[in-house]
Amino acid sequence: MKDDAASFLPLSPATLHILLSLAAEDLHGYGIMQEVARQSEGKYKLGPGTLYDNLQKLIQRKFVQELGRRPGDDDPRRRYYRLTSVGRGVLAAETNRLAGVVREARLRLQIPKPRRT
Amino acid sequence: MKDDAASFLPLSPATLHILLSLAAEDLHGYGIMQEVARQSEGKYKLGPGTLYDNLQKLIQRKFVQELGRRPGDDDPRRRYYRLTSVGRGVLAAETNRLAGVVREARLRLQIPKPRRT
DNA sequence: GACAACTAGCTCGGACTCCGATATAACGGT
DNA sequence: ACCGTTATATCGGAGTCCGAGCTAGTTGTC
Repeated sequence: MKDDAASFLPLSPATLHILLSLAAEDLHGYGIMQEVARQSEGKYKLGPGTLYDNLQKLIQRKFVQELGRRPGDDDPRRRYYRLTSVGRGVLAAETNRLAGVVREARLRLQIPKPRRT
Repeated sequence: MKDDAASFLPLSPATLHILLSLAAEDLHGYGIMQEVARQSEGKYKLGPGTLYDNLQKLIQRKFVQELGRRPGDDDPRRRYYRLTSVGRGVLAAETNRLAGVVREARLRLQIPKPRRT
């Protein structure tokens, strides 16, 4: 019954990018926004509404855990978030699913079947 | 003032799958539902609400054109849809974007950076 | 010290999207 | 004639997106 990672797919673009930004390192909310913007070369920006809606949902589903204040950090406002192993599994499953979609799309865009007019 | 394909990205999973199903061949609404289910091995099913909401939006944006009744078809109820060249461009742009996301995700899931505890 | 710009967290409400239940009806097989 | 499937379409509740706006700490400059 551990295979329910697939039941949460597909992920919305916002959810996917948040999980992806946390895959490399723990980040605080503002850092997630910056990282998502950086990853997409500034083309896709998360607003705070989208971010906190999603974070709440992700914490509830145990894909992400809140770490709170991190010792050795000089800014006391920062609250850090970390991807759980469940979240990692969901991200991996979604990555595989998307790889299939990309493969399929490339096939179809390159070699379109003849069509009737 | 060119309508830039990139400004519509990212696509929602539903929109992406509809465009993808139409990339290979013209389909009618019900056929799109079946094709999306087939592509995802039954894991992702479109309801009629999602389908027609999206179709309406896609036609409005000129990503898809309605063909109506197709001559030589025996079922008069069927109304066919076709991907336009604009839609093809959007799908190609989204495919490239997703390929980058997949690449990034694979890197980060395999080689996670060390983290502070 | 005063000030501005930036960093950081968070809420709110309107707009938008998802999605199944439901309606209607033509089709194919028995 | 009947039933299951194919097919289009609408509706409304639930859920999601997303920027405006708020508060406040940090950093740099004059």
